Order: sequence, then structure tokens, then C-alpha cells
Amino acid sequence: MSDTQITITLPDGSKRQYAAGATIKDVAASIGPKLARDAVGGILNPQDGNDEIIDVHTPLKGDCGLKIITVNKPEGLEVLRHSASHVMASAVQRLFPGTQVTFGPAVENGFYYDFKRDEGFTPDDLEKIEAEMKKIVEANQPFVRAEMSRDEAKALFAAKGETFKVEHIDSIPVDATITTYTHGDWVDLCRGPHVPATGLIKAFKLMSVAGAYWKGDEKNPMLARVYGTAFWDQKALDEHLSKLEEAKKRDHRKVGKELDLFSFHPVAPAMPFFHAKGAFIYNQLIEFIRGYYRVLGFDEVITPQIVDMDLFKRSGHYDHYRENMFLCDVDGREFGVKPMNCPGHTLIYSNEKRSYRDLPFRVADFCRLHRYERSGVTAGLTRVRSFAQDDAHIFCREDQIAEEIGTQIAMMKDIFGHFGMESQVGFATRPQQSLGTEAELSASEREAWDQVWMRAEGSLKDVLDSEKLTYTTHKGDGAFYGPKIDFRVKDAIDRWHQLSTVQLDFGLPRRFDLSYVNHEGGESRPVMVHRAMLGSIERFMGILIEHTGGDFPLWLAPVQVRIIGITDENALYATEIQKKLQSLGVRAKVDHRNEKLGFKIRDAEMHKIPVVLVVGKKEQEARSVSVRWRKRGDLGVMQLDPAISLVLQAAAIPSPGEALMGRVQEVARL
RNA sequence: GCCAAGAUAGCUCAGUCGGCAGAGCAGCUGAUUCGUAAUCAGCAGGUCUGGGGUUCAAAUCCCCAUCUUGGCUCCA
Repeated sequence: MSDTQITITLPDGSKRQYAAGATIKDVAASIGPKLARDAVGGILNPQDGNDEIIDVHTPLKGDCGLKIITVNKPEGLEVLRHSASHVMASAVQRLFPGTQVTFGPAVENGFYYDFKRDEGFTPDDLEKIEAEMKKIVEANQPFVRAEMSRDEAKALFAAKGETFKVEHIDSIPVDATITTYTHGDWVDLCRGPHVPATGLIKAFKLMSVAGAYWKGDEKNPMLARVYGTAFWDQKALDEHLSKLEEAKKRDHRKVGKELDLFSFHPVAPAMPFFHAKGAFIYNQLIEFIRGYYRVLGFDEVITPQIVDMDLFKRSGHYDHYRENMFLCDVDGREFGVKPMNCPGHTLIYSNEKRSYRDLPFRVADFCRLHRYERSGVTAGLTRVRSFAQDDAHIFCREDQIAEEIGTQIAMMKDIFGHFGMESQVGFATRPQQSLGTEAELSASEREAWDQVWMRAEGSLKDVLDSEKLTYTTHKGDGAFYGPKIDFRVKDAIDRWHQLSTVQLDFGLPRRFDLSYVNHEGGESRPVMVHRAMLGSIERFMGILIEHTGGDFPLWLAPVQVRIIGITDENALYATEIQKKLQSLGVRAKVDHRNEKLGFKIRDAEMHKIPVVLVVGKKEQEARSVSVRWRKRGDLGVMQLDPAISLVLQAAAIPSPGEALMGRVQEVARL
């Protein structure tokens, strides 16, 4: 093999010749000694988008593109973390003989390793493991890659009593090369890649212990998972840890309690009780969305909470979703609490004969939904059993899909712009198992479905392209019943959340035999679009609380203005201002407590009140107010009326922006 | 559901070896009438999540239940 030459193409376009089997180490060494020292891995064929990362030990067997990764580079972090997980596993097996190893990959913010150890691990154990890891790092042991046959590998791990590894070898594809990585005297079955030596793992920390099933399947044995994280240097690790601290401070469960927004009670697990202030925000968000519906031609409907399961049999929920539904018996009939609005909306659609002229038919619904989530998976407001969505369904003709989706994308960008959130688009295409692939279908039926999917995916793609959006395609990630577009938004502390979704549905219209009278007087089947912008109001509130840290924009603040009199003598004037503000729709309260100004200011700050108006003798005589704006501080004294208009300006519910309105007008002209 | 940890005053938390239930903040009362992030004093506040057990004695040890929290394959 070594007599053949291979060509490596570097990112600058230059090509270099090497003997087949050369490694990144060889390539780096041929370029320069510094690169040779700093190289920790490489990306194979960086242009093709697959980003296959290999390490410095992996032989390069054919012509390829190569980008060398050096220390301190973000691309190398997952290599570093995977190596850290090996170091951790070796430390664990040193400290706790008899513990079996399983999987230990790098994950988004660190790494983990799953162990088979019936006793599990305690927080004290983590400290011991960390100390042991430090020793291995200090020893700076090189990672050594080796290839071996399937039987050799099985014999090696069987001899060590590693039954999980042996089991796993059997599930590795036959054509794959089986490799092991060794550092010191510790060897693991591993695909790699790894950093050159343990000494590079300078900054790491073990975070927590958790249970996890072998291969994620709850029928399999429970393993003990240890989570950790690693960075190239201590500074980056410290930054990561302080980010976690920041997230903890903003935790919506904590802020929600402090600001008296909501509570939970054991009598209704995972179902929030919204207090006055939380309910205000909830309703205000809905009002915000209604503003868009008014201009975009959505009509709001209200549908029953509890429905005969017959409806859900027809919609398919009975077969596929019953486990997640709350059921009840009504006069001997089986009823279900609705987990989704769509089946109900199809009834409204088919309540009368529809013409192609009636389409698109858009119905919105803020009704509460209930889903039985398994007891272990609920969390604060972000995963609940009782919630509402800014849900809507569009029934339209196939030729209207592009226009409708385009508007939804524009709406999404407009909405999250108001919250100062950046967004990202994902396009999910037809899954392997999907409508039109059923075994019982005839060839011509399959052919027809293939056409439907192709047209639908084509029109979604056209929209994404014509809106000039950058998006990532998730092949086969669409719903069973149609392709979808998902939006992720980034919050103030750089976390991404999937919120909006726009999904095409060919299934429900067929199940409910929906139709419209077409141009030729015949019957056609409409397409249904499921879409939500904020998603679940509850979850969005949770994210919004963490995004803002509880500092809501003025239009969402339950109390916008607090008026503070300096002494009792200012109480009447303070109340007069409150009444005036209230008459203009401003949510204002007076702090009448017998406390010093400093105390009341502090209290208002702690409650994150956006605007504080201080009135004393001077202001009262001049009919002015001293304005203190949150995050901006003392703005000084001004006359009452200008101060009020200042507040009113910032207090309006944001409305659809110009770009979106322009779009609506264009549509109206068509 | 499973693994692990937790639940003490409205909130945040302390409570040693099993031996009388604690603090700060919030609340209430009184004094103080004060100019931009905490005035002083006093008072009240508890079925230690619920149930069972061990013990002379349980917030503390054991068992069961409930709820909450962190997890439960972005593939060796």
C-alpha cells in the first residue's frame, strides 16, 4: 500500500503528495515544525459539509481534502472532550475495579461516559475521579491508535470482562475498520478521534452523575453516567462555568417565584397556576399574536376541551397518541381531553361546502391543551401537561402553499425581531416511513404520493430560496404526514431553542375526507398547514423569562410604573399620577409604605419595575416627576405630561413591521 | 416509567452523635417623615411534604407514597 501515492488538498488549494497511509502528523511535519507540534486532528474533505473529524494517528488511504486542526481551535474541542472521556474512564476503572465501560462520546457542552456499576457514583466519587484524572493528564500519555480484526477485538474485551463492548462489536457494520485507542495501559474500543496525548487535557471538570440506559433503550440495563466538560485552557473553562451560573440566576422557575408569576402544586403535577402577573404576560403575548392575525387574515375559533374519542380515532391520535392523552368516561362514552386543536379545526372546515375561492381558510386557536407527559420528563414551564399554543391551521390549495409559507416565515422573523432574538431555519424532508410508503398501496398510488411529496418539498424549498434564507436541510426528519420548516431562535445567553414550526399535512385532509369545489366544478383535496410561532405559550414564557432575566420590555411588564412619594405628604399627588396613568392604560402602582426613598427604590429594582416616578415636595409644587428608568438610572426631573408620553411611547404592544405589511399589501393586489 | 439527589416559617437556608425547632429576608405593630439599591425596635409565624415503623426519645435512622430537580445513544 505504501508504494502508492495519494494527493492531499489543503484549504488554500495547494496539493501535496504523500505515501498512502500517511497521517496528519506526517502532513503537518512536512509543512512546518510548529504545525507538527500544534496539530491535534483534522477535518476530512472540509468542503463536502460532512465534517468528518479524524485524528493525527489515522492513516490517510486515498486522495482527500484536509484541514488541519490545531490546539485552541473550536473544531478540536470535541476531539479534546472525547479524549477527556477516555481519561475519565481509565481513572474510574483504576479507582473502582469491576466497573465496566460502555460509551463515552463528546456532546454539545462537554462529554460523558456511561459505566456499568450497580452502586453508581456519589458527588464525592467525582472529586476522587477528577484527582485521578489529573495524574493521568500530568503523565502526558500518548494516545495510540491500533486496528484489529473483529475476533481479536472481541477476545481482547472478553478477556477484560467488558461484556458491553463485546456486545457492541457485533453491531459494528461488517465493512468498518475496528480500532482501539490506548493511553498508558488503558485500552478502549473506539472509533476516535483523539488528541495526541493526555497532557493536552488541561482544563476539565466533572459536572454530575445521572442514570442512562444502555443504548438509550429503557428495556436495557441502567448505567451510571458521569458528565464532564473540557476546554483547551482554564480561562475558557471558567467562562463556561460562569455562563452556567448566569443561566442559573435566570432560571425561569426561580425568577417566576421571585416575581410572583406562577406556582406549581402537587395536586396538579406539571400544570402551572398562573398568578395575576404571570397571567397578564400570558394574555399579553396572545394579544401580541392577535395583532398579526388581524392583518394576516387568521380568524380565531374556540373548540371543545373534551371530545368523544371517535374524533381522535378518525384523526389517528387514538392509535398513535392515546398514551399521551387524558381520558375520561362521560355517560359510558370514552372521551379524551384534546392534546391538539387540529382534529377540531377540520370539523369547522368541513362544516360547510368549501369553494376554491374560500381558500386559504385560516383558523387560529389559543385553547388550552393537555398531554400526559411521563412523570420524569416534565420541567418548570418548558415541559408541562397543560398548556396553550399560538396554534393555527391553514387549509389551502397546493398552488397556495408557497405564498402561505412565505408569509409565515416573514411573520416569524418579524415576531422574534421584537424580542431581539436571532433565528435560524431548518428544512425537514420526507422520512423513510411516511404517507405513501405503506405496503398495501398500489404502485400507481405510491407514484401519486411521491409526486405530492416532491411538489410539496419543491415549493417549500422554493420559498426558502426566494426569501433568501440560509437554512440547513434535515433529510428524512420531516413528519410522517408532510415536510416541515422549523425555526430556532437564540436567547440572550446564546442558547438555541426550537420554537416555531410550519408543517404541511397531507394526512388529516384525507382522513377527514376534506374537499373543496375546484375551478372546474369538481372536488379537490386541500392541504393542511399546521403552524405555531411562539409554540407553547408556557414554554415561550419560560424562555422569555430566561432571555430577559425577568426584565420584561415595557409592553409585557405586569407593572410598568411604580410611583414613590418621598413622605406621606406626597401621597395624594402620587395617587393622582397613578389615576392619570391608569386612565391612559398604563399599569401603575403607588408604593405607600412608610419607608425611606432608598428602601423603596431598592424594592422597585428588586421587582424589576421598568419605570419609577419619584415625587417629593419639589415635584408636587412644580407638577413634575423625577423619572428613574430601569437599566438607565435617574433621568432627572421632567413635567408630568412629557414623562407620561415617554412611557406611553414605549408601552405599546409591538405590531407587524413594515416588511410584513408590505407583503400583505402585495398579496391583496394579486 | 427508570436511575440519582432533594423536600424544615411566605422566600433563601442552618440544624453536630437521635435529646426543648433556628437565622436572614418578607409580613404585622410602633417609633421615625426621610431625595434615588436595605431606618430602628418589638411581635407573630412550624403537623420539619404525607403515612407507617424502630426507639425511653425521630426533622435526624428504616420502609412506602407524593412532588421537585438533574439525567435516560447529537451512535464504540
